[in-house]
Amino acid sequence: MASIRDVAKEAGVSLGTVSNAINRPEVLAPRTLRKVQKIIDEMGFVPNASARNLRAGRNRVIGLVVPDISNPFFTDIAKGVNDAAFAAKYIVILCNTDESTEKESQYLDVLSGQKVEGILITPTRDTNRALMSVAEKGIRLALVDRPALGLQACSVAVNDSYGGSMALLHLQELGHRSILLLTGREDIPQVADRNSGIREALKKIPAIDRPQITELRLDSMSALSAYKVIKERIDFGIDFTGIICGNDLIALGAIRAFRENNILVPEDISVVGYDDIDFAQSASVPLTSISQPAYELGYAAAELIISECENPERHVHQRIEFQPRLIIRSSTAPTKSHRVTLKIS
Amino acid sequence: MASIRDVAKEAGVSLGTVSNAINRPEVLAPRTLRKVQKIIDEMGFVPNASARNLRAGRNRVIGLVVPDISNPFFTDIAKGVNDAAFAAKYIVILCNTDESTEKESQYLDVLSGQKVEGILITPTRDTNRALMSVAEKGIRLALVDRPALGLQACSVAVNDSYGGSMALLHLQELGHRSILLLTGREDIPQVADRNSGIREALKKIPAIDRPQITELRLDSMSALSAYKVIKERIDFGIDFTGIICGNDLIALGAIRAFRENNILVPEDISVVGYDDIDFAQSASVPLTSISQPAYELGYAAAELIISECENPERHVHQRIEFQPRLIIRSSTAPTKSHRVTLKIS
DNA sequence: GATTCTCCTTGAACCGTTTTAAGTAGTTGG
DNA sequence: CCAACTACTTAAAACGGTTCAAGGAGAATC
Repeated sequence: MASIRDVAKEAGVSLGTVSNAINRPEVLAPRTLRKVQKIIDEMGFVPNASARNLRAGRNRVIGLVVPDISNPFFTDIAKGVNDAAFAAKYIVILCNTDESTEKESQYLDVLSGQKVEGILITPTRDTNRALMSVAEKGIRLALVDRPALGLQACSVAVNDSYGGSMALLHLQELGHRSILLLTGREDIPQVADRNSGIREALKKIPAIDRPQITELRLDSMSALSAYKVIKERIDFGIDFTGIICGNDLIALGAIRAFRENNILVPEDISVVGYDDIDFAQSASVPLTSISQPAYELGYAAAELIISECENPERHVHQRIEFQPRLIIRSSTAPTKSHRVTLKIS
Repeated sequence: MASIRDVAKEAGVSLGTVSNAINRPEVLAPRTLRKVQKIIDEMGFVPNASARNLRAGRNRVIGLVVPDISNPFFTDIAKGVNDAAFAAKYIVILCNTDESTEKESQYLDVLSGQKVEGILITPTRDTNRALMSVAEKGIRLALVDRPALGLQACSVAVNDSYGGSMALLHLQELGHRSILLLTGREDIPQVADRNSGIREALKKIPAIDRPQITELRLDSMSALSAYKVIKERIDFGIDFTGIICGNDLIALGAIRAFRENNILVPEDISVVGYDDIDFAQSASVPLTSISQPAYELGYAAAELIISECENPERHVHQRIEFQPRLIIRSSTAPTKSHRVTLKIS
């Protein structure tokens, strides 16, 4: 593959001149510039990014680390990131951690080896030593869907606590008094925040109208995992009239399990999702959900980190917070006497 | 940030020894190795991938170019690619082209500048000069969801022609005689192949039972685009009892438009999707669809290109073909007298 | 004690760029 | 005709690793 030397030889100029033709065309005599560009085109020369990066210490690469790219919420984030990056001539290395802290750490190491200019991450857990060490190494970081707790970093988040409280109040107003929280592990930051929002909202409700909350944690925030858990536990134990799910996939999985057991949503049980993914509206029971602007989240985060890369000295870390919205569809309804019984260990 | 020289100085060895500690630990005396590794850990040293790549000519990076990452079909492919890459210690640069040939070309240029070891691509159109020129530059290529026509490359594909014919025969057997093909642009290879499969299947059907086919092309293979087109054209023109869609998103968008106009699926019109994305089963009307093993497609493609990277001389290009399957759910049913009328220009 | 081996370690070249100081024409002014 | 500019162009030094020929220190052999 052609190098800058080959081009220089072919064009009869020095290697520095070719470099100038590429990076600072204005310093060259128009004739020289034309001549060099012609040869570049003819030879199909593309500068070697590694060499360039090595020398210049910049590479216009950012890393994106997400827990589950199959989840449309993160897909939309990824799309926003990609679009913002493309507009600024950056490229994105996609890292999917499958909600595993170990994979997350490994990817962080790889990214720091790649000397990416910045990392966009939705951490799986609140604390991750690898993340800290990346921050210490001085790699620019931006947190997506998460405020930057204690880290020197920008963050783009959605008010999870408010989102949780909206979901709860919605069901409470519909008359639900026994509600299941079907979420992920408590050490997932978003889960913890929404739960605390729910608890705070609970406190403000007069005791007599206050719903009973039970929590059930899934290992993985996927449709399949929710489906299995509901299937296993249906028909035993405590009664519920409403469920608040950690995300829409969980809601979809739960609804599928209910349907297979002839439990009707929302007649027998109301279900609230989270994220308002595109499919929420096309679902068998169009989902009531808490909408988060995923694409915008990703786009904003990428813009933030890119602006930091372009202008490190003038940059000040900022925290952007979006507000979630409650989207009411058909999966929630006023409660009736029907209750769904699940076995809770 | 620490370099290999800093580590060498700190450990009191030469720079070559540190390099050996990283890349060929077996040549070092155990004591030296331990000493160096200790310093490496202490300093949090991570080798600079650019420098390494520049010298070694390898970087364990592959590019993935897809038309629409929001489409779960491609998300699943991306996940398969990522998993295979991670297992082989490769990383993936994600490029989303929004079905634009121009973006595709730009990304291909960027990737060749990055000197990625291989590119996995689902080309948006059949011919793309940029793709040809990448191939000429000797960058390893693998085609995903597409056979390698004329290109020196591996390919992983699904038998689209067979998929198309299955969709057609399914509707034909249900008694449908007036069918709409709601697809993307004809220059999208998959679209063309499925159409040709449909035409071949048609020929084999006795004239008396042969359905009438009308084709309607969408600019973009998205739910929104399908929704809009159906909304616009509903109630005018030709009658249909069945629709074969270019993918599940299109099917979902169409169904939504129908529902808003009180047209029932499958009672008034049968709809066949394509891809069998996860949501197809949870959709308002669970979708009959042609299932493609997207994750496996991506995984296989990545394995193929990685094996080529690891063993260029022993590699022979291969073509893997998966077979699609017809998944029958509730969006198709035997035809009745009802017909849906759409205006076709 | 000298010689040969073995096992490690070292030094230097090189990968393909960017960058900057220095060099070379050609032009202008005195 | 020389000096002082101006406008380009060039040569060489990085950047941070990998690799390999060559060197050095013990151990084993005679």
